[in-house]
Amino acid sequence: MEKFNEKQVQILQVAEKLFSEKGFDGTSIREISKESNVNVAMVSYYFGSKEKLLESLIVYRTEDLKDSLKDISLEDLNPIQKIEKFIQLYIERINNNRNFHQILLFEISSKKRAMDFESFNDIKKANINSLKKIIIEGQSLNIFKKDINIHLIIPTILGTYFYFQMHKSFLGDILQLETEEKYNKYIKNDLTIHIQQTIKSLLLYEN
Amino acid sequence: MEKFNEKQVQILQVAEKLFSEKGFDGTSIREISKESNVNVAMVSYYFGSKEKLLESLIVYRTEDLKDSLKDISLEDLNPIQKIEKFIQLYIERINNNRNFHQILLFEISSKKRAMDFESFNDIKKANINSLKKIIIEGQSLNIFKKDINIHLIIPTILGTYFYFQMHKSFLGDILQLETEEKYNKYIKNDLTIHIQQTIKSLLLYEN
DNA sequence: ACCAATCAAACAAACGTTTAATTAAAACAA
DNA sequence: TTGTTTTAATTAAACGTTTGTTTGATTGGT
Repeated sequence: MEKFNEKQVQILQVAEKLFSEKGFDGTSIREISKESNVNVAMVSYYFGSKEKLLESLIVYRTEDLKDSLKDISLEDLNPIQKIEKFIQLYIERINNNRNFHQILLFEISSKKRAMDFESFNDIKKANINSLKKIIIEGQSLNIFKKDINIHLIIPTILGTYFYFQMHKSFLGDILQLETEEKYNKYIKNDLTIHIQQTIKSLLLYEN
Repeated sequence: MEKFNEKQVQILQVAEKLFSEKGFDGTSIREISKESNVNVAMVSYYFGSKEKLLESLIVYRTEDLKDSLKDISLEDLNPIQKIEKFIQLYIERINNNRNFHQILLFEISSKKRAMDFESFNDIKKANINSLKKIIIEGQSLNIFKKDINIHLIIPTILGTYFYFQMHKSFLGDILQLETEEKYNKYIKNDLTIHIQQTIKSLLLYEN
């Protein structure tokens, strides 16, 4: 589905970067147009308004994420392996779209604009269901504990990730992650393992 | 020790509320002055500029938080109880200043303004040290695991809390927390217990 | 009479958006 | 192919608001 042309995508990508760095209200259309080498009027011409540009960005990025996490529950893995894979894929995917999710996080908790996150909530609910299936399977095999509040599992998984991202400079400092590369490697390895370990500890009877 | 008079505090409190709801750039001085029943010029008169108002807010709130978490490591509790208390106090304190911490979270991860978070990083480091002491004690008693990355414990504790806060409407919906009171009770009880349980599972050999 | 507090008004700058003119591209007719 | 017409893309300039801030006059307590 090719909804946005080349120039539109160019604008959307620059807008995404600037919105994530400075916030929606902290970014001007003139900044966006300048950095994407386009006349100021083009944003209104293509998207109608600044707010509709943000809506278009959400549509644009939601297209990518629509196919929810591949249903791991059907794969030939034991529940522990499924949990590990679920977390790894989930973190990886959000990390690949970190700028967009940073914007979303702000907009979701903001009272400034009333945006529509319906399609996004659907994706989230699908992911919760995917996780729920895995946990129920593990419980029926007497591997996982019975008294699990599944709705607090995902806040722990994603919360740990987002907190880490948002305190990049502080944590990168005390963990001595001098380069961008080292930082990303840390997320892919150490942080992901930490989150997997945390959730497994919480679910398993013993470890 | 900077002192703020009655009117200044009034402005600071309104600013805090609005900044947390709409962001710094999404809030105008006229909104602040209107809601705090003072003339527009008073903000510049008292604080110098909008940005200095934010700096004053940080100073004002940091005064409260300066005395870091009461050193739990000295109390007559076993390491498990100390961890539980540490988490409970930490969450409680941040929850009591949730609006301010919401602002901080955005400013820390923003490239818009270069603010000074030195005094804040000091508080964070003091809290990390407090936690470190407890963990080391638990390890020396062979209750806690040895391979713990302490710098990822706090991201899990606070990340879970912040994620929960920022997805208030989504989670409040599926958890059926219709009123503000139910929501706050859930944080004080269920969420705090979940985080305690999570960290204990991670630290303990068995549970 | 002094000084801080308060106010309406004015200020320039920046904002999102629109206009109207121009250029480039595509479609069409010969 | 040609030249002509239509449509889309691009531009500089201007628009009306809102922004943060300053001014200068006025108040009110000491």
